Amino acid sequence: MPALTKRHRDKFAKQVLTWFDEHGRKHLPWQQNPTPYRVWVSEIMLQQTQVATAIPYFKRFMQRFPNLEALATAPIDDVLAHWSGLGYYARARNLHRSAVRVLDEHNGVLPNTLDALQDLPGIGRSTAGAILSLSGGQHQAILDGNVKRVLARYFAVDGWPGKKPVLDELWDYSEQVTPATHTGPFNQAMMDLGASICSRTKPQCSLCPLAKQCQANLTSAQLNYPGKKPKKVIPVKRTCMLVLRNTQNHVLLVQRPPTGIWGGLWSLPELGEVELAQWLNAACLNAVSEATSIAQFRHTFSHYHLDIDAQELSVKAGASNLVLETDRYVWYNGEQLPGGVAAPISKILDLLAF
DNA sequence: AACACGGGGTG
DNA sequence: CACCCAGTGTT
Repeated sequence: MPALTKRHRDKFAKQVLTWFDEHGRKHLPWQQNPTPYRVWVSEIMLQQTQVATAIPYFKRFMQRFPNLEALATAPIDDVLAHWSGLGYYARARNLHRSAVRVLDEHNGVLPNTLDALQDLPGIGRSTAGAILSLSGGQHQAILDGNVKRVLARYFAVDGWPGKKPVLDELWDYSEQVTPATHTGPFNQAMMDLGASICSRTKPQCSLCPLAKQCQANLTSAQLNYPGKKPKKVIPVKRTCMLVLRNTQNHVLLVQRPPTGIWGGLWSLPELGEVELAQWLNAACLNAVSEATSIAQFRHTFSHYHLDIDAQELSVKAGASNLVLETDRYVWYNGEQLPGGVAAPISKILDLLAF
């Protein structure tokens, strides 16, 4: 892998830092009082989420869980409730698990080494580097999607970063250009640059401090970098979700298993392979109205489409209680949700009157 | 409808 | 290591 001269590395950092002084973002919520805990939570939220989306979530999260101990001692349902709508709920479960471990194993203080941080679930190399550099100014490189794009273009790194050799090369460049001083602002600047100027489809190279040395810009090949992920056709699945109303007009919610899709979140009961009548019978419920379809829409995951048909009907409890574990079921009154809900469920619940 | 995003888990 | 998994917003 090419080694850059010290002069080149210094120039790169200086150009980025000068740009940051004038144009970088310095008023994001987690940049005010950037403690390791706050930076950690923000980095996890930002892992698959744009800054604008994450901001209101971050504010609510910090109100409810102002420090690591508050997070570690909170029930997971509470944490998931504050994550509802953000997606990738494993992030919230890992955040909570990590907080418990830090309280347990590190006296409630986040470790300040790359290795110890990476040992915690949900924290990889880039997130660990971000926490240490943004909160404490440690000399640590990062490589999130924005930085990957900037570096892949600047150095004309071919290939999809999902491939190990490509990723290794990008990490090597990131380490080379990351300065030992002002590391936090530099890393923030690289992310800002990638998010704003060096955007995926409409890079504004005329505004970029690195344009004159950027290999992609110099050859007008910006859109060739970074290399694209090989695409696959994804299957379509379908499901029927039930909006079951009891005599008080409350709606039955069920809690999903802790892992897999929407793990630990509250959802509507789904008709699997069985008929409605059979399903109701198994749950000891009697239909007292016809089922009416109240919504049909497609929800897309990374690996399949889910066509959802929501059917509403009124029911009366039969002789015995629900056959399934009672604490995984709740009749929802339209006010306080029992925990987290995924976006499509929230969408259906929003249609209902209570 | 296609695409992007960081990390965990599995074989 | 290579591959699959996971949710939502943007384009």
